[in-house]
Amino acid sequence: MANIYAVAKEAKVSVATVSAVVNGTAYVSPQLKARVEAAVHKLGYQPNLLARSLAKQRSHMLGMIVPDIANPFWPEVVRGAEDAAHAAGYTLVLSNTDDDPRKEELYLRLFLAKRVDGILLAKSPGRLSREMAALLGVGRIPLVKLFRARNDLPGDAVLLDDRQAAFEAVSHLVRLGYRRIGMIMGVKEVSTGRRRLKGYRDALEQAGLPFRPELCRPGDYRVQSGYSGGLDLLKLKPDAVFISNYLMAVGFMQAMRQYQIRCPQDVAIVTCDDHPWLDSFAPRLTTVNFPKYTAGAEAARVLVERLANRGRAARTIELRSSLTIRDSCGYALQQAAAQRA
Amino acid sequence: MANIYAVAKEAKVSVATVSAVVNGTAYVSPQLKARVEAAVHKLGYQPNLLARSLAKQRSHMLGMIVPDIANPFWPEVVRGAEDAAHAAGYTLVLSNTDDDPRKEELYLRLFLAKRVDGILLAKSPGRLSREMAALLGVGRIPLVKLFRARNDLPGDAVLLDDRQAAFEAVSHLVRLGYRRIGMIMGVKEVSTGRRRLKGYRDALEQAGLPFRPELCRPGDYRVQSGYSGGLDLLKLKPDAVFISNYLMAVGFMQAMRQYQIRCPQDVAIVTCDDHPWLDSFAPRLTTVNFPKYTAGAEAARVLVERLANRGRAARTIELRSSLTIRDSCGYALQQAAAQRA
DNA sequence: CTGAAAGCGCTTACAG
DNA sequence: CTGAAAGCGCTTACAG
Repeated sequence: MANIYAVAKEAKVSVATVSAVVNGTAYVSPQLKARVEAAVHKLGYQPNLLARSLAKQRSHMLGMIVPDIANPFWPEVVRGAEDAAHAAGYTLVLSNTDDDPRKEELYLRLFLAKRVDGILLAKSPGRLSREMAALLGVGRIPLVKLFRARNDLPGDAVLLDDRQAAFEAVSHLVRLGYRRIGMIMGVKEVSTGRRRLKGYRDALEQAGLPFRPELCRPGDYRVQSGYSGGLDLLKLKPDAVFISNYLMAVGFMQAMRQYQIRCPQDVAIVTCDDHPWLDSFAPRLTTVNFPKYTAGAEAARVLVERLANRGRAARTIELRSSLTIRDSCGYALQQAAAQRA
Repeated sequence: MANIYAVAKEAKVSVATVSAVVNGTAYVSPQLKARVEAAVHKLGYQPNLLARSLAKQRSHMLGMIVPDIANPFWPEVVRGAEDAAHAAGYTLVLSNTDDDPRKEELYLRLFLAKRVDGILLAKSPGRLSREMAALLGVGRIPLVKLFRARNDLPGDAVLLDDRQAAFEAVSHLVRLGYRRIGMIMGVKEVSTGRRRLKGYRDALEQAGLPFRPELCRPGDYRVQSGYSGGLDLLKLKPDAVFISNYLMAVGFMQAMRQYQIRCPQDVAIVTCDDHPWLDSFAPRLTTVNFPKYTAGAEAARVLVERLANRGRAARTIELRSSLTIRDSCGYALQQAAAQRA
């Protein structure tokens, strides 16, 4: 592929002039400009971004770390981040950690080696190794925390209103008259999981309901944990359950199916994460709807702004969720009953 | 961040020696090696991959183009590709085209400028511009076609058995006794769409059933087209429908809901794409299950092999689908009826 | 076995 | 306004 020297030769100018017209970075007389443009076109010249990055010491790449793109929570987040990144002239490089700190470490190291300009991090459980923390600090590479906040990680953050979301979900169940409300928890080692648990407890407390630890089952945001948690929890006869994400709800439904327990007639459910297809299948899930696309886009924007202005104080943005009421909470059922009465 | 010169200075050797030990590319005496390693550790040296790529003329990046990562068909494909790419020492850069040829052109150009070593392409409708075709040809940059094949695009391909998949799905419906079978088609300008339509027609023909064009509604793999197609199609009273992907099935279900038509009692459905959550919600969808993760991984592997061996003749790999029978096709219903009889 | 030096393809002060 | 040259951080023949 033609390089800048070939273009300069063809146009009979210096490479500085070619660079100036290609980047519009300095005035070039119309005649020279025309000659350069003709040469660029003739040779099909595409500036080598690798070389440019090396020279400018900016790669215009952003690294993004998520647990698993195949978990349907993440694609929209990633899409939002990608659109915003591209709009700002950045390319996004994605990695999946499966919430494994070793993979995370590996990919962070790779990002550093590739000299990404900044990082979007949905942190896996646990703290960074001292070494990685030092590397990140030394390079002064901006990092924005995505959903999963940590006090030991400095910098900007865009979060969900996890506590509030869980609080509203559970309060909704309380309002519908359920008294024995269980929970399939999120990853406890991570802020989203802890905050959702807090919301659950706060809602119970406000309703004057006791907190029963045995009704709270651990989960890891995957199908299997929702299933096994459901198998255990359902034996304890809850009348409603709040589930921390969609995939665990899927597993929980498998458990209900196995026990031949109906939703919402026997056990009501409210879930986190909304999806376009939830309206089309029964039971139609009542959910707490997080603005996923917006969150990803916002995170990328915050990172890009940070790149432009390193001095500014760190920001934390918290995005609001909204309750989408459908059938699985039993609301429609109660309405129908009221109607008949 | 420390560079190779700083390390060389610290270890009192030349940069060639540092390079040799960092890359294990030549024998270095134990003493020098130890000194270099100590210096690397002390300075926290991370080789700059940008510079390495420039020097070696290989970026170790793979570009991947998909329509939309937020369409649940793609995340698993991407995850497969990413895992395989990383395993082979490559980094994947992803772009979403929304099946818009202009975005596709834009991103391809970006990939070329970034000097990716190869491209995984789920082609948007239509042919490449002459210019892009020339660029791709000139750079001799390997490209593997993902699912969407085109004769005017040379190179390796990994495909789904679209025709066979559709054939089996529709034959299954025929076997269950349906005679007025409709279809929500995929994107016709793309091979997957055409091949699935072919499978549908072949199945009808083999069953001696007439092909009725009015029962085939266009679709674009998005929810909305399944919905509006469903609204139209259902007026024609089909007894069963084959739908080309999951998102359109979601839209189709919305249309059924609106008309208060039940599935499978009134209209049976078989769909393309399986998902982990389909077991948990009603109607439980009977689907043609494509090996998505494997397909992505396979495509990345084919591309990496091509990079290692440019001479070899182009390969086309076709992956087999399998029918997953659940409730939406009415099979269970018929079984129950037979039981009673 | 080890090092000096050229080259990868850009950008950018600095002269003129 | 334009160009010669150094620099970004690597790799890799080529001497010795």
